[in-house]
This record gives sequence, C-alpha cells and structure tokens, in this order.
Amino acid sequence: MPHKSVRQRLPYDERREQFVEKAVQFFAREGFESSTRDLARSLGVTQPLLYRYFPSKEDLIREVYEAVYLQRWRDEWNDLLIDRSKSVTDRLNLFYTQYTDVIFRDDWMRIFLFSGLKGIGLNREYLLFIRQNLIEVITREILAEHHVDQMPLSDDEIEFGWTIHGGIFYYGVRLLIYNMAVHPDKSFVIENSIQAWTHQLVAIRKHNLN
Amino acid sequence: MPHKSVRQRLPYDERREQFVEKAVQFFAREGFESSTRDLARSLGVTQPLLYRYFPSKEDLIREVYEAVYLQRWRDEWNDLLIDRSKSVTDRLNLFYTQYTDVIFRDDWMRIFLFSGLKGIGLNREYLLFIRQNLIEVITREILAEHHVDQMPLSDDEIEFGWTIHGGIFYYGVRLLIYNMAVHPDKSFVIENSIQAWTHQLVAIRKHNLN
DNA sequence: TCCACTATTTATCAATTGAAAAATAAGCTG
DNA sequence: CAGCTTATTTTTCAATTGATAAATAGTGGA
Repeated sequence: MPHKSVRQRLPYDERREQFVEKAVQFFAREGFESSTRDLARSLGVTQPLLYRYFPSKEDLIREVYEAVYLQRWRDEWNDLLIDRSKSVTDRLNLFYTQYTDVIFRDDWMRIFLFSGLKGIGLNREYLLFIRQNLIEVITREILAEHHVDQMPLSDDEIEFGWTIHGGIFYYGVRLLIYNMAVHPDKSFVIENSIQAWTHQLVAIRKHNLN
Repeated sequence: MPHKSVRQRLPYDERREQFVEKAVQFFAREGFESSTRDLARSLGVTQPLLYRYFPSKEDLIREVYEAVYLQRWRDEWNDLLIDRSKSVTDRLNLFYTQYTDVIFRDDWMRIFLFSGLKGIGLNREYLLFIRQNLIEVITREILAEHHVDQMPLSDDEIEFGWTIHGGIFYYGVRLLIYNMAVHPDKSFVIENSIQAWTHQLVAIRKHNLN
C-alpha cells in the first residue's frame, strides 16, 4: 500500500487567499521571525510553493498586515458615531462593543504589537486613521451633546481621548497578550471608560474656557 | 604601521555587567531575534566571548529581562503611596511622574512588549506585582480619603484601576513604540487620569453600595 | 486519449545563525 | 624576567534560513 503523495491542486486565487488567511494566524502565534518552512508546514504544503505566490517573505508579511488592519474596519461605524438620534453614551457603547469584538482577538492584537515593534509604516497610518475616525469624532460628539462645541478641538481634549481609548485597548492587551485574569465583563470596562470620558472631557473644556 | 589588535582585558564581573547593560539597549533597539554577532560588534568584542559569560543566548536574554524589570522599582514608592500626610492626588501625581520617568524609555517599553509577546513568565509576575503594589494600594487610598472604605475592594474597582493605569501606559506606547506626536506635556495625561480615577472610582463604589 | 499548462514538489544553494574548540595574549605573582 | 592564569580572539561546525532551478503531476481542452 504505497503512500500516495496527496498533492492538493488548487486554483491560483483560492490558494493565495488561503495562504494569507492562515499566515495571519501563524505569524500572530509565532511572530514574524518564524521561518517560511514552519509556515508552509502549518499550511500543509512545501516551502517553495509560497514563493510562487509571494516574491519574498517581506511581501507576504505586508499582505498579512493589510488583511489585519485594513479589512476589519466597518464603514457603518463612521455613520453610527455621528448618529445623533441616539445618545452619545449609547453610540459609544454600541461602537466599542463591536470594535472590541473585532480587535480583541489573538491574531489582531499580536500582529498589531509585533508590527509596532518592527516599526512598520502601516501601523502609524492605522493610528492616524483611529485618531481621525474615532478620537476626534467622539470628542466632537460628546462636546456637542453637552452644548460646549463652540470652539474647535484642542490638543488637550484629543489627548484625553487617547488616554481613555488606551485604557480600553489595554484591557485587550492584558487579556490576550499577557493572559491575565481580567474582569469577566468587557462591557463593564467599556461603560466606565465612556462615563469617565464624557465627564472628564467636559471638565477639561470648561476648565480651558477661562 | 601594523594595526594593533587592541585587546581590552577586563575583570570578569565588570565585563559581565557591561554586557548585560549594553545588551538591554541592543535588544530593545534590534529585537531579540538579532544575532549575537551583531550584539558583540556593538560591544566591541568578538562573538564567542559572549559565551564565556552566558551559556546560551537564551540565558543572556533572561538576564536582560531581569535587569529591566526587577531593578527599576524603587522601594520608596511603596511608602509614598500610603503616606497620608499628603493628599492622594499629590501622591499619585508624584508617583506617576517618577514611575513614568523610569518606564517611558525606549529600552523598558520595547523589552516589556517584546517579552510579553514571547510569553515570558517574568512578564506576568511583573503585572501581578503592579496589581498588588499599585492598583490595589491606590484604590484603597482613594476610597479611604473619600471615607468609603468600609468594604473590601471589589473586582470592579480593581478593573477600573487597570483601565486608568493602562491609559497612562498607552501614552508611553504611542510615544516610544509608535513614535506618534503625543501631547507634549506628560503631566497633563497624568493629572487628568488621576482626576478621572478618583472621580469614577468613588462613583463605582457608591453605585455598588446599593 | 493525448497534450499543454501550471500548480506543486524535490533538490539545492549561499548566507546567517548559535555554539564549541583551539590558539593567543594580557596581566598578575613570585 | 619567568610562569601561570584566564580573558579574548581565531577558526570552525552543524543547523537553519530565504530563495532559486529543475523535476513532477494534476487538470482541463482539443
């Protein structure tokens, strides 16, 4: 009974997608310094096959970044955040619940941190995106709801938004990177962060009005 | 004119200390996957010399962790945080100013994140230490100052402490890992975080008293 | 059924890696 | 100055790495 070398032959596009998808999980687990041989093994193919689809390891990694960062933001979130038929608190609760469902995953978190340490440009671009589409929008909406939106946003107010956002993000880091025993209820963290955000932000603005 | 091979001969302990110290900076800059040859070059010695002082690269890295984590906490901070001759706000301001002076450095931040991603045990130990010596202590002190310290600390209250602490920590991540344009005034972040901490913590306790 | 195309594997290379063994030289002690 | 100790370098190895070239085998079309 000869061992048939089961050679799975897939269409180009299908194989390529499969590679990127699995590479996300693999590199998140093992880090980007892991070998292409190990990656190929976890894919059930031989290592040179990777080079039919990606000219170099670096190119593959770039595709991994793009798959993680750029393809997981939902455009509907932009609309949700400025939907004034809901209270800001409701909007923020809804948004952060969904957003953390997406980013509080092992692959997202680890690749975000791995790529940050490697000094990848995509990382800074993503954070710039977050600033413009999250921090600034939310800050504006909170101030509007409290009728203190006569003046443009200040650096102080933006910075405090980052601080709160970072607090929520850090919950994911403790949970997924450090495997700590965090509060079992994610919504507790979100609700309190939002409450602190609105309260403290209004205090900052009123303080700076003088 | 022959090129004299300047062979610097140092006492064992001195050379060893030098190696660990410089290795901290090197690995923070280049990551732990960098070669021992590059490290040796940056030290001005040959690569096999490292193996006279550390049995393996892994052992050297472990010493780097210890140098970064364990040797930078100041015992006086434990006293400062419970010094009730000062207000909690003053204590926290003072503490976080000094603490962030220590950890908001390229080597500390990057090694903390690198080692976290590699799943090193030391990392979790450090966070346990932070919980006991920071989060819990601070939470207790805030509640005492507001005369609502009749009941023991709850998970809710601890978790919120982590959220605020994480917000401050994230400022360092944005500054040193992502090289972003953060608020130029570190003390602004600290002051607002402390204010949000005390305010929201008391709110949580009062809410849970019902 | 045969052929052409190409997805996949086998075989291989040069560079880099962590690590060990052997050779050398600095510096102390007498 | 002789001689011993050991810090440091030179030499070398086997394993692993990213990557390429050649060989092989599925698959669809004529």
